Amino acid sequence: MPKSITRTYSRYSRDAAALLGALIREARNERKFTVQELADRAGISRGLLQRIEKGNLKCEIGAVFEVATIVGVKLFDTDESALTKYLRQTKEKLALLPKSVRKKSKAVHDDF
Amino acid sequence: MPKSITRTYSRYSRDAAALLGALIREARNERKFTVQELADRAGISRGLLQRIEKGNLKCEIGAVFEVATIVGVKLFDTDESALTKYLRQTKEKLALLPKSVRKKSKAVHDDF
DNA sequence: CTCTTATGAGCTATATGAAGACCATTTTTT
DNA sequence: AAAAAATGGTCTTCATATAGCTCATAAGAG
Repeated sequence: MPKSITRTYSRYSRDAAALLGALIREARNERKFTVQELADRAGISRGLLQRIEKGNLKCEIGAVFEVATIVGVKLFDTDESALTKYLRQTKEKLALLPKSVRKKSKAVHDDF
Repeated sequence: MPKSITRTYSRYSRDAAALLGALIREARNERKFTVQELADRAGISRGLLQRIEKGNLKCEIGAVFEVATIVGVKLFDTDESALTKYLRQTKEKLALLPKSVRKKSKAVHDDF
């Protein structure tokens, strides 16, 4: 990323990532996987998995989701079929909405 | 990412990211935010937000969580207090577990 | 219709996330 | 006790995700 961006994260985001990491670690221990084994299964490095388990926010979401999936940590509290179904519904719903958000151009002042 | 890693993602991971992106877009439209506005609030670029909404798996999880938080998409279907509470419990639980996973050294072969 | 603006896609430069080493510590096995 | 394995750091190298533009299209407002 150019221009050296220093990101700030909300407490909620940090907690969510920390929780997800803790759940992954818990599930990994329950399944008797070592860090190395799980990393291998997920196709990532050991170091990355350790960062994920610590709740590091600067990891790619695909790696995190993949690890979570392997050890059985459910995202969205739904199983796969329900997830797919809900995904389709959501996309259909979006297709019906206006394609772009348009601000009331003049003097509506819904900022109060 | 050195050595040109080509990651493969499970269907569940792809669906989860796609759903999260769709939920974000839906919430953004409901709150009448333009892509640019939400990106500015989250401190990310417009292009990154567009990729997040499309469910791109190669975004950093911090950016995705931050955007989700801003528009009110709840991760883990719990509110902030419940999240924090559960996080503490999970960490306490982990502290009680063995610090390392140890394979039965000989011929257990629970790999199947 | 015209005008305005949001969106989507493509491009480049660069900051940085990830891999793959290494080593120290901790934990479990023998 | 020793040995072996898992974990958790640090460091360097490098592929790439990101920011920050463009431009084209789409779509709402007047």
